[in-house]
Amino acid sequence: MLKFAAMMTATAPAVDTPSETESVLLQIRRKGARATPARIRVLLLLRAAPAALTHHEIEQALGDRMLDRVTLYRVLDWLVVRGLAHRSTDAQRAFRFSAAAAGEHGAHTHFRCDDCGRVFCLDSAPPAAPSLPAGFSLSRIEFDLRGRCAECARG
Amino acid sequence: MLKFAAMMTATAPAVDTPSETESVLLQIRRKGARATPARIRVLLLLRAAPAALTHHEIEQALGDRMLDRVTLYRVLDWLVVRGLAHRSTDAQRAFRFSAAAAGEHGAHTHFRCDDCGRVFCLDSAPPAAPSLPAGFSLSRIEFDLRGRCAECARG
DNA sequence: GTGGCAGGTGCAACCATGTTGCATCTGGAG
DNA sequence: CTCCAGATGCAACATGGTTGCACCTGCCAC
Repeated sequence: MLKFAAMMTATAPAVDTPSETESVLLQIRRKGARATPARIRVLLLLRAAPAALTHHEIEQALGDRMLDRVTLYRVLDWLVVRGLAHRSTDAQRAFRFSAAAAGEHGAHTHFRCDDCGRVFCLDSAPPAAPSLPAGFSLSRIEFDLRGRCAECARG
Repeated sequence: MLKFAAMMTATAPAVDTPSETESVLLQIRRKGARATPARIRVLLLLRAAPAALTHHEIEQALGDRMLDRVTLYRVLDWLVVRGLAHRSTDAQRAFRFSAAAAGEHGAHTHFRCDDCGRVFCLDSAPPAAPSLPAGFSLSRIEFDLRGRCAECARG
């Protein structure tokens, strides 16, 4: 599959404009935590990414000056716990991370490519939930479309 | 979480009535493969299960006379490839397996319990897909509801 | 500014889940 | 009953994620 570095330069050449960095820094501080380079860089990456990324893709994208594997996991965990990022599992049973939208979307429509495994967030809202068996309580809805993304279909 | 052995006795005391066994045996033979005890036992289990099971839960349910770990993986793979079972990944990034319905459902509504991780197949059909970005092709739709199952909500 | 320390980072070892290679065994066709 | 393609079991490996612990550093108080 396409390296994320390539995706980034193709779709978002300026990842850390001052305003973006500042916004991210504030977002982190507001959670009452230290704004470390690791958190800032990772969150900037996620916000600039066109799709949910795996741990590995993030490592790639950080290039040189790579974070420790474990630190990256911990940063991602932290982001998820604080609600700044979302985590889901892909078909290859690996976690994928994406930045949480400012407003936040309780429900979600995704497209997952069966070929490259990437996950794309679609705009359209999923439909209302059907009725559940007795005793079940609903907290979230996920609407997943599967198939091939434009890139893999072309190749 | 609830052990599958308990689930089974609670909900389906007679797992392998002659007719069920025969039906399963036929299903396997029709795929042009050998009807081995491993395949028969696993498929019977899946058909009797009220929810999608992990590899581990299936091992538990087989109790004594347990299959080799690898054999179980291979049996499950085989069932999936032949279309007799479905495979999905749960929130704990493990695979879950369920018997394919006789008629087969191309699209699917699931309920996943955030507590115990179990997956329940709901009857209601998911809604139609929204429009996709250019170049994307759709092969399957998954409608996932998250929350707590009746059992975990009660506990 | 600068000191101190809660909180963040890096390293090494570990765990869970799934896969591969290969020798041995067996269902079922003939 | 015999035979062998196909199924099984074992051991080793791969991948993705987690834990424990010593060391480092933002950032607040001063």
